[in-house]
Amino acid sequence: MDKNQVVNLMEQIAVLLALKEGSNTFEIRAYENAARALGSLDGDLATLVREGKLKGTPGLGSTIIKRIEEAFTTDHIQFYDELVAETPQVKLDMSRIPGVGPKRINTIYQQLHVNSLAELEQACKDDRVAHLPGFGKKTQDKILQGLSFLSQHADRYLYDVAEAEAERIRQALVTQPGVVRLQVAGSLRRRRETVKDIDMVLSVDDNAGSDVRRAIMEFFTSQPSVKAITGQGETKSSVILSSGIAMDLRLVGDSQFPYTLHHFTGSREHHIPLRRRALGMNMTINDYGLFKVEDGKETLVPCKTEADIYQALQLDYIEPELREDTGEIEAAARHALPELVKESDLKGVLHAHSTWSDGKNSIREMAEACIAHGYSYLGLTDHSRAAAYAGGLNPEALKRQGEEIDKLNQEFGDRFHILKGTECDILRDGELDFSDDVLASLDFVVASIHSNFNLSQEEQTQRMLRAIANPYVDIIGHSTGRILLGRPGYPLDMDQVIEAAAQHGTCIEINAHPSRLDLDWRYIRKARDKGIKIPVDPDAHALAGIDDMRYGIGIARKGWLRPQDVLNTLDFEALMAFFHVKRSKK
DNA sequence: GCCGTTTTCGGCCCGACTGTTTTCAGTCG
Repeated sequence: MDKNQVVNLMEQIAVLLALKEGSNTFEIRAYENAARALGSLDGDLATLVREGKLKGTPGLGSTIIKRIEEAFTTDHIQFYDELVAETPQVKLDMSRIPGVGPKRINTIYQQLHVNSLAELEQACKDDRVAHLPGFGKKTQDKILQGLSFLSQHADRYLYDVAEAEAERIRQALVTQPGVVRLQVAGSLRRRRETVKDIDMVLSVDDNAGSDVRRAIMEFFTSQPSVKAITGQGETKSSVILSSGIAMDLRLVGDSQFPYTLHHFTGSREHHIPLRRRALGMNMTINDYGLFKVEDGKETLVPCKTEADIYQALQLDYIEPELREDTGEIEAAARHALPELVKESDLKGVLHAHSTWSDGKNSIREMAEACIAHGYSYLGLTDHSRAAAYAGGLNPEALKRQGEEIDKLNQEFGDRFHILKGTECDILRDGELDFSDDVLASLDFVVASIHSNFNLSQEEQTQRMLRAIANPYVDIIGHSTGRILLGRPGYPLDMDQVIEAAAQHGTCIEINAHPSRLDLDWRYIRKARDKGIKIPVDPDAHALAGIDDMRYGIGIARKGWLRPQDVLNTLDFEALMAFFHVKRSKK
């Protein structure tokens, strides 16, 4: 069993414990903490166990270390198996209903003996749920609503979908009289690849009256994209938007804005150690303020911005993307946070398609769109012949494409450069779809897996390692092949992949398509720390695809990347030199 | 279940909202 599988088991144990009657909430938290602590340790599980690295890691005590070692040696955790055996599936299903937590799940299960969500729905319709202790008509209706919502939507949304919805609402709200500050918060602000809901924080003048606040909330809940109102008050309103995403708007006086924004930006995992730090400095944080505690009395520490809050805690400002409790607080205390890459640092585009394969636009159109975006080069990478479904090119077609590129380059002169490239299929055995001499005729090569997703992890990893070791492969495309909310990636030992890429000087891209965002940000920092250059690539199949670069930048920032870590922040000459150096090592 | 430069026991981040009650439990972020 590898580390990720154990991390997964720890998370599962936390969920199962929460559904067990009479379990200790702090025990649940202990397993959640352990999952994150283990996940952020470097190295594979065998090494960690062998070298005794687990002991002394904060969050891993003697019991949990025993369980991790048990998983390593016997390939299962008996405690987990027992929990699974005693937890009815319907309890797990119910935990996905909004507003229904462990306590209510247990009440429903004990008293109504339902065995499926369908039976729960029937119980609601029979008016049996409303008569349970602590329940009522409204709770029952809410459960019914939740069940219907669950059946219609997966419970998460892609970043770009949520961002577009949020932006529409933001632009409307910002025009309203009385609005002082307005900002997206939550996981959307932290640029998570998928989000569950949208949080927004709005401030009005501290002296603004009830009428102003009510008018803003009224305006919000009457927006055309609001499909249903699930709550409306002067400080908080909740709605369901037309796409199905839930959205909360919080309204505060402007002096409270930074504290509230910070609170609702999260993450919960970031806040826990931050609050512990505050307590250690005789301060306490909540969504209304940062308070100095002296002789049992609380005095507000005045902050105009989030940066002031961090400063009061003797920390450098922590960008929202980094607030995931992966070491950002310690780094902020040491003044060691990275200066994060920005979209404006990007000099060019490195993975794009044209009508030569499955793109919608010609090379010229793609190039001109890049120029319009302010980029100075385009690395064109149409598919190779094995990708027949995508109109992949054979060596002959690739040569003719090169001639067209030569002509365009002559026309553009120094103003813009098109690189000859390919997105070459990695075949089943790890061999590339083009021979070395064909690859050598190109400026650079992206290699990707597009077939045989169902190999074993061992086979898939070996296949990838072989491609990484090919001296003509400059960049691995969408390395895990995942489609967010669509399909998981093929099984791959990413630690080995990163190790090999570092050894061979092969880049691993961040595929910026909002359905991919692959490499995952959780691995990016590891890759960076091994010295791997990471291009942010749009994998554009049409002009509009070039805009996706900004999603990739969001993920790059989440992965702690600085401008110098991102390959396509290099200018054209430096980029060509980089590719040249790699090949000359052959 | 984890943790400790006051502690090896008794804490563990904190407050709002909702719906249920009539002072509070459950859920959420």
